[in-house]
Amino acid sequence: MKQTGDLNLVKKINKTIVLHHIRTDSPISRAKIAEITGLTKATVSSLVNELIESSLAQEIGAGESSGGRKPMMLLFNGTAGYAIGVDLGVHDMLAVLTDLTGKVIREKRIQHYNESVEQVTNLLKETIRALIETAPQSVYGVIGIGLGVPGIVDEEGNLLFAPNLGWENVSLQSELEAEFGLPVVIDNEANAGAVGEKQFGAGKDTANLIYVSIGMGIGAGIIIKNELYRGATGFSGEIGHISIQHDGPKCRCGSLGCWELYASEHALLEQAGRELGHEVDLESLLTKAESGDAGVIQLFERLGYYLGVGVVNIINGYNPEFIILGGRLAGGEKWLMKPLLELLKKRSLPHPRKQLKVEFSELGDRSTVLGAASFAVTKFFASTTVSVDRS
Amino acid sequence: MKQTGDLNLVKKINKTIVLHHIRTDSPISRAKIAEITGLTKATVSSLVNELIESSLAQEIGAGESSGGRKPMMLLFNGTAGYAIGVDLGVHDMLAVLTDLTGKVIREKRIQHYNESVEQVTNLLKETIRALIETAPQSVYGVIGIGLGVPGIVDEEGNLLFAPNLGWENVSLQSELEAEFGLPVVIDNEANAGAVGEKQFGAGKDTANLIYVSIGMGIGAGIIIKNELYRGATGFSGEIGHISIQHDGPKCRCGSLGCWELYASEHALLEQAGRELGHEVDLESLLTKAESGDAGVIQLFERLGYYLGVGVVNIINGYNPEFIILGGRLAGGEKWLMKPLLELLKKRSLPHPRKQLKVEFSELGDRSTVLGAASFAVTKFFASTTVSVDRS
DNA sequence: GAAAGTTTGTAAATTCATTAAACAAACTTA
DNA sequence: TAAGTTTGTTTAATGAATTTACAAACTTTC
Repeated sequence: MKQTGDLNLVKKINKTIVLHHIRTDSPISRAKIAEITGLTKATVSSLVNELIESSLAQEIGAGESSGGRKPMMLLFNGTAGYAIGVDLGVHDMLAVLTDLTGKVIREKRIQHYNESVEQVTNLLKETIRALIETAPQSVYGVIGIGLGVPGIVDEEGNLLFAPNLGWENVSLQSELEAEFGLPVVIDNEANAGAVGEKQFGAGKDTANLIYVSIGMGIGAGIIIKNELYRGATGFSGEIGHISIQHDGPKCRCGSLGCWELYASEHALLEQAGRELGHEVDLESLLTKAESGDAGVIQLFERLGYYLGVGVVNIINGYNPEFIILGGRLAGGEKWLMKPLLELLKKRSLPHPRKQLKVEFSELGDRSTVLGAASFAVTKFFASTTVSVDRS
Repeated sequence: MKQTGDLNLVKKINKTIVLHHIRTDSPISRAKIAEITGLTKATVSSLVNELIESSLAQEIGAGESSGGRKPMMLLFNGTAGYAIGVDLGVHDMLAVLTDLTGKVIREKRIQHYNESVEQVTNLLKETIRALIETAPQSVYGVIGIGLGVPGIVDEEGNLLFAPNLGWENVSLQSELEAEFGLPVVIDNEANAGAVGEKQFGAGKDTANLIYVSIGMGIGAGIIIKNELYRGATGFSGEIGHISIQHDGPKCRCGSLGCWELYASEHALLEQAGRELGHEVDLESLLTKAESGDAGVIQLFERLGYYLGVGVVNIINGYNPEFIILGGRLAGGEKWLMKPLLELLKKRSLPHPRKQLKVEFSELGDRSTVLGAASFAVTKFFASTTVSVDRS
């Protein structure tokens, strides 16, 4: 109920709609946009010309005629600007430079040993600066920076709590904005991953999906009606701390029997270590399973079971159409999927389950970084063409 | 991305905003509305006059001057029309006639023995008809019917599945619309309850709340940013079937260890029956606890513990500001609340917990019926002044 | 190959809700 | 009583969309 309506709003709405179609349905003609949207040809023409003026759209020549004058086809100009996306991990960071369509232009992977907040943020700044410097010449230049982090972020972009990094109350957004003079968006890595999958991955055609990020812990990004749902106060999706055993072992969050104690990468490694009598890493477990080690395969299958237990809870609680499982554990898909699907079949309610798909990510470890870059692009368009949020 | 912008949209937006302020901040003057909204006095004046024309607002005389001409105070005209709300329970129904502000004009409580779908719907129709006939004369008459039902409802108002009623695939909405020629809205009783609490109960000032309805089963209505969240396909909130013990007893939903097996009214009665050696009802248990029966009190405390387990899951998964516990179990608040709060304190994550409140409903068994009536009112306004939904 | 019909995109005139500016009425304060 | 304030209306201007008309560029048909 904040935003009132005026002519400016109308124009922004329509311009956003027109741009949206040029971005997603291209190549497309003015006439076709008019037909799809219900706007008149005159209106579309005027808005398209403004978009061309501002370099966001371009004409690429005549298309096929269907019995009359040939249409002039329009394309979104993805190279009018560039965005930075970063996936800040516990021991590494993945950073990309993308164009406005999300196409990766350059990519950097850096290891770090998580020495101190200052050292890591310095490394982060260096990485970002290096990418900015490689950006091609363009109308708008680098338009912003998006960041996915393994922790809880508030609406002002402060990283409130990142247990696995050991960080607390870091004003990352304002620090980066001051450093680069660019708009910065920061969000939880699972949220960024969900957006990445929605925009570029298996979730492209789904309005409601949940991305479950399985790493040291378990997090989830929830997309409802094509929009990221952030919960009440901006930090939601701590789904790893839903208890699946009310009197189970104690979790560092204070609760007992949390899902991530059973179904995370960390849980797998710990269990494997106990059974094998020595420390192991995920890669060696995958190799062993591949070579037919029955004990290790059983470990994966057990993990698949526990993954399923939590996924059933998600289904019953959130009722999504599509669940995408991401994180490095995706490598064990072969052994995880069967027990997981069996459990779902047995345990989830019939009605919500009907149209549900469960898959492992096809973007691999890039969902988060792509989602992060897409945050920056979205913010850029919001500031120029803007669809105003109403409630 | 469906709705395009035009002058009509602008007017609808602004008219809705103006009406909103007249509904919530009344008595209020035109000048004050202009000041709050940022609209010009001319615009507000014009819109207010149209609202008066259509009987939704009225002038009630001059207010206090603050150093100039006295303002003409405006009031929402709650008696321009009336709405019907019904809470269809398993063995009873509660139906009300309210005015457009939600004030209850008349109320009917009917027992039924759930004989057959036809018999119960006939009783439902009779009850509604009786209430419609008692509606006072008004400009718009009875503007619609809202219904809360103990089951899963799709977007077309079909009751897909109501285990405790034993109903399946009943086209209630179309049947009632045909019968009365009025708009009908049907939703899950927990969703209706959540809206009721949000509009008229303890949740009035909270944008994000969850209403947990504890009855034979457990359901939840989720309100995010002042709007009901219905999940992907329209039926969410089956939160009673989130498992709190992955290898627990089998639930009729197919899963194991569902929350409602531990924390529902049904669970309490069953447990009590086992321990006491004979069947009991909730009233007698409350009486016994009141008179100091240690065994029964312990039963309630144990239930409080299990309620807490599920509430922690809700907190970690949805991150609401306010959790309202409703249903007949509210009578045991005295013994339930302490173990519940203790558990929350121990087990929920520090960040989400910060600004959280947990309370029992103050509307008692009326949250659902009031929410249902409010559905009808909302639909009425959506069809006349309409704030257009965009995505 | 000419005539007829289609499709695309632009141009001109019209519509209409908002804004801005001016103002009259009603009231308080000095 | 005069000066200043506040309220709410009136009038003119703004600007984005629509409607209608039309020219240009095609395809189809005879």
